[in-house]
Amino acid sequence: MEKPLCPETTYTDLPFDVYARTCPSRETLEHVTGRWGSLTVSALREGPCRFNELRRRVDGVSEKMLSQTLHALERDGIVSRDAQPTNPPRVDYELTPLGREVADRLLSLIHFVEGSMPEVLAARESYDGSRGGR
Amino acid sequence: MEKPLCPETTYTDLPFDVYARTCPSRETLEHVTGRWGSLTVSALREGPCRFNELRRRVDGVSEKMLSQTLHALERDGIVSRDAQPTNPPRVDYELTPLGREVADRLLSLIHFVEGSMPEVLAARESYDGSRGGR
DNA sequence: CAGCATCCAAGCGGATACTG
DNA sequence: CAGTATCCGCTTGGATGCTG
Repeated sequence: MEKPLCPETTYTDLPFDVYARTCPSRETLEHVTGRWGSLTVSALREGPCRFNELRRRVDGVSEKMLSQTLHALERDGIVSRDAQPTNPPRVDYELTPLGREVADRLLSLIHFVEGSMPEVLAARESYDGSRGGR
Repeated sequence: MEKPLCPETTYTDLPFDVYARTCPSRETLEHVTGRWGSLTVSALREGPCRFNELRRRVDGVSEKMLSQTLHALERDGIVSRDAQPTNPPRVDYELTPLGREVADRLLSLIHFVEGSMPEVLAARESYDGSRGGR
């Protein structure tokens, strides 16, 4: 590792172009791995889904966050949006081919972590135990 | 997908046991994919590393955040800590076998996203272009 | 149904100062 | 060197109300 890893700038006030020259992939990575991003991408890996159905699949997400998450993912080319101008409106979201590849790698990580929970929980007990009440 | 995906509780005030029954892997996943977690795990995939060296490798991380991140990862059994009681103190951090497996899957995702940046950037231009200045 | 706009509490995360 | 403790601004993200 020659050059240091770099952080993203979601919380900084760097102009976007400065940031983009620095570490452009961080932002997309965060959209995907973020709190709601990972759940949304996972849910969409099951197939296309409408907005409110997605809200139900991604338990606990607020309208605002789901909307925000979907916009970010759509902008990054991970998710595509198909809006029918009917009444009532119907909008379907689905993963793009790129999104599907991202989802597969993400799910591989998620499933591995889920499968490792017994080890993780054991590690936690050991960690917490070896220092009384911390 | 039968049961809905569930969110974690880093930002909520649920008692831990309530959360644990709900979706225990979320927390660990966030430690790994989080802002500094992913960079820290990536850096450690290169080999063992001391605290301040890690700070340099993970560019932009504050002492507080690195410390916090390492504690969380250590508690989850992703990272191991080896402290020599010398003077000056020397502490080496390294990935556990579990951590290495997690890191490989995480890096697979990261590298894929990085390699896809041209497509992502193109998608962004297209998205931004199709709606004037947004 | 599918969203946007606004308000506001909570806690993330940086800066600083201090310890062993 | 390897951290911990404290302060505090700013972002995150939930709740509410409104639109087409």
